Amino acid sequence: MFSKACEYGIRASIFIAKNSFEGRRVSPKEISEKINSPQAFTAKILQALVKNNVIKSVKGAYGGFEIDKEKIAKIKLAQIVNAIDGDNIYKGCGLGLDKCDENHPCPMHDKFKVVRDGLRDLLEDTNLEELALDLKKGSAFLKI
Amino acid sequence: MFSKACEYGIRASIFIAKNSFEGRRVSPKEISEKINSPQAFTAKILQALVKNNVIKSVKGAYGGFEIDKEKIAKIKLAQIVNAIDGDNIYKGCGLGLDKCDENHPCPMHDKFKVVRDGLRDLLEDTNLEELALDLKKGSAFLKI
DNA sequence: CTAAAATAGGATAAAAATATCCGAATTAAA
DNA sequence: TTTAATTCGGATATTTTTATCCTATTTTAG
Ligand code: FES
Ligand code: FES
Repeated sequence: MFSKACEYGIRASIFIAKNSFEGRRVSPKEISEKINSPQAFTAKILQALVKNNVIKSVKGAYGGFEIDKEKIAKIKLAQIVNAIDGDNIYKGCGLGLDKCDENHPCPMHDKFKVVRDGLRDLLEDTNLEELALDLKKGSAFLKI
Repeated sequence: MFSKACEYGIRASIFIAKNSFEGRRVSPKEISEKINSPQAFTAKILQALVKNNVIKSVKGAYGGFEIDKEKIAKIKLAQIVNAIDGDNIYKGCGLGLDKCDENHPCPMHDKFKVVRDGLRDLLEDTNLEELALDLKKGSAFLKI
């Protein structure tokens, strides 16, 4: 469904959000350990998320990654997915036609659109806060 | 969403189904032209579909690919997707955890499951006949 | 039997995704 | 001001996906 990079990116964002709630900055090392992802590769993805204003980085000693507390509830999954995988997964044609067009649909269009629009709603309506809260409560997990 | 190989595989299967309805066998060359896909690559995918009993090949002069008419309505999209991409896309965890487990869910689980199960239903309930019919009627297309 | 028309399948190439490594730049504390 | 702890960014490596090419094998028509 999503690329590995995107999966890591979402998991990392949720982990950072949870820790920012608690006032903690986190390092790529800790992130990759806690979400079970390759460290250097994850670091690249974090850089991309910084550029896309999803997370914030603080350089130098005592630095790390964080998200402004007020922003956590405003960041939608779609923003993260879009920054890493683009929007084709929740906007494009399921059979790979150049674009999904009501007037020139693929044979899967009618049925696929329902599923894909459900995914789009999920991504556009779900914010980092609710996900991070599940993590904090212990009712959801980011690895194993 | 799906891999290129899978997109080509589904489009090719629909095209073959439509032609088998009309009693025509088709070549990889014609298939790739009509679904707008690279010929040699598509041929490999067709071979995989033959091995997985989705389509039938007839070797030698006057050969080509076809699907038994009685089988067309019985072949589900899930069978094609499974043969090429596996079932992770419609059974696996959206955040890439090793498996989707109610008792150890990722933070996206509750919402993602709804979408993913919708996709699973689509794939398991949709058969080649309905798709091929849309193509025949001219109400759906396989390229551009 | 031969020739022509097909699919099958192995070898290879190119591109993209995934992953690692290392030095440069930045920053806070001592 | 020095040092240690960091992120940043470029270079490189590996693996997977996508794609091409060429030969072998099969099969029918003549
Ligand atoms: S045209 Fe294929 S999903 Fe809309
Ligand atoms: S555990 Fe992630 S979707 Fe179910």
